[in-house]
Amino acid sequence: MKVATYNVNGINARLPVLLRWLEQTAPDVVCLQELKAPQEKFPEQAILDAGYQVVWHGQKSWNGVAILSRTAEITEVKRGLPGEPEDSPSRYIEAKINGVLIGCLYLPNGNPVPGPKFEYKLEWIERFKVYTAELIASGIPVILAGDYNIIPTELDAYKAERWVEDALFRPESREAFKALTSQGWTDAVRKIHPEERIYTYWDYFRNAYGRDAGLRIDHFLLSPSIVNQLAACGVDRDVRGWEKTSDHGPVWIQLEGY
DNA sequence: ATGCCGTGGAAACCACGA
Repeated sequence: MKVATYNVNGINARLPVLLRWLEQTAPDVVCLQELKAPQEKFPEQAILDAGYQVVWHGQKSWNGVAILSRTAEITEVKRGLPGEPEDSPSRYIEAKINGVLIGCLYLPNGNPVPGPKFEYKLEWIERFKVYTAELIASGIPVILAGDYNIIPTELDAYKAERWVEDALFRPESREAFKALTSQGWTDAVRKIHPEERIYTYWDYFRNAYGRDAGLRIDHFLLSPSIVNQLAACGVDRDVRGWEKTSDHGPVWIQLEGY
């Protein structure tokens, strides 16, 4: 089973690129973030026509997450994190596919620091950590995929020294990512490529993609009950070079035995 | 070192992203 995550930066603006990538790479499961579309403006028919079942959690203007499944039936489990108010931004959706629980998240950016947005990021992370501890304790196979808006280490940023005051690289954010791995989650890309420079995001500005001035902020965390099935991973970075593309590239993992 | 670009939505600019 091949599982991908892709921050599309606007599902409707990105539809041609998304459909082309789906056709070329045919992932079995896809987690999408930053739909930037209300529930009723999600391009459901185009996704169905591409051969995918889909569940989504939309929102007017901002945020929004979706999970697509090509081969296996998809069953939505929840939308939003436990303990979140009903009208919270659409940043989490979860579904069961092929016996695996797939959590798709869009963690708050948190800039500028300090300020209410950074406070919100830290609050969101705390709620997330309480829930991820429950997931680990449950013992079921879980994949938490999405845009974490966290640069885990200096290896994950072009010129990390420029990011020390940024919400993506602040000690609180990095420690939160460490705390998740301490719970038992495994950073899939780092398990396979412990020391490589791998980026998943390149700014639209300053020819960042051309200079490979990127960040690694889109991640897969795997529960102990599925981590041994991890066989391969990668970033479809050529997609970042396409016309009318997102500032993120799709990231994927391959799991054996599913 | 910086929203210089991209998107959506409202309004002919602004909020937001990372």
